Amino acid sequence: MFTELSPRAIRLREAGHKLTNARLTVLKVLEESDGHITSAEVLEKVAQIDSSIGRASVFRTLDLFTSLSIIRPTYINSSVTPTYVMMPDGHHHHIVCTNCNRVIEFENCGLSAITAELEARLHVKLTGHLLEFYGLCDKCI
Amino acid sequence: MFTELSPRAIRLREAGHKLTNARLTVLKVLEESDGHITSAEVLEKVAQIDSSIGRASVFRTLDLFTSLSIIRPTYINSSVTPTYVMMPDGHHHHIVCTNCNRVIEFENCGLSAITAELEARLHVKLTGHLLEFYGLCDKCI
DNA sequence: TCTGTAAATGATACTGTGTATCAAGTGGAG
DNA sequence: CTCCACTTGATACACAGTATCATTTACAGA
Repeated sequence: MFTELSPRAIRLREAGHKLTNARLTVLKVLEESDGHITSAEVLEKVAQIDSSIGRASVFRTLDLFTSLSIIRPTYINSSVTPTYVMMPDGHHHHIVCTNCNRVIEFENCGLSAITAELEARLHVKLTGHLLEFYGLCDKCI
Repeated sequence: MFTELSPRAIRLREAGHKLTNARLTVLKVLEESDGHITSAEVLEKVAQIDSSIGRASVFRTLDLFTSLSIIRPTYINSSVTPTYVMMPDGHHHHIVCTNCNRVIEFENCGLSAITAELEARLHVKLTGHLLEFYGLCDKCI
């Protein structure tokens, strides 16, 4: 049913997880999103593709992807419902306007040096990071 | 009832918000926490100090503090219930172990250069940031 | 290709976090 | 001291996310 596997699907299998229809569908929805998507939106789009996939499996899959650093839940505006961001190459960076909640993405975080320093000093193995800046966007300044 | 005002309380008043008993109590609980606290823990500790403070006010206050960048909600382990981190001087950094969910804090993020660069290039005004690393801690490696 | 089995699923009912509402209360400017 | 917009507490509610478990399925090994 899925003719080709995305690199993330292969990564999933190599981590010892089965490539089920539910997981591949959630992955497809995430990859086709703009990179910022709520669980409600994932549920809705998954149901459009295959209504037989249950709620629980979608949430289980989001948790699994989070533990694999494929996505990361974060807060954009309200206290409820996280927004999931894709972590291409294990990292993600954006600016959140604290007035209008607009999200501005950017590249080049320049964190590779500090990553290496932390790994050496704290004896940890870092696989990804999320960097969020807060402030006022150009329209709210 | 509160003999002295913390710098954050003064910041709150200067932003045009009233210094009510509910807000000062939530602030006190947050400042006495280790910097990582869930909404359930805030509710519990607030109730211990003053059981007349309502649930809704606690959540309203957490939202208010978030909009002021005094705290920032983030997800440590599950999809439910964010953990609130204090943002001293407007920033916070930690490492989350994706296996055991332990949180390791560290200083010196070295982000002042990129902050200035982003402000100049994108015409934004940045007031704070949250940097999360994900990976395996020394015990799970 | 077939089979066995542990992993994963879908359905359902449930838990509990966070919210809407609104009458009553209060901080703080003047 | 007074006034009033802001804030509160109580209550009932909505609904996101979870526990449970019988059923199904991916895929390793034969």
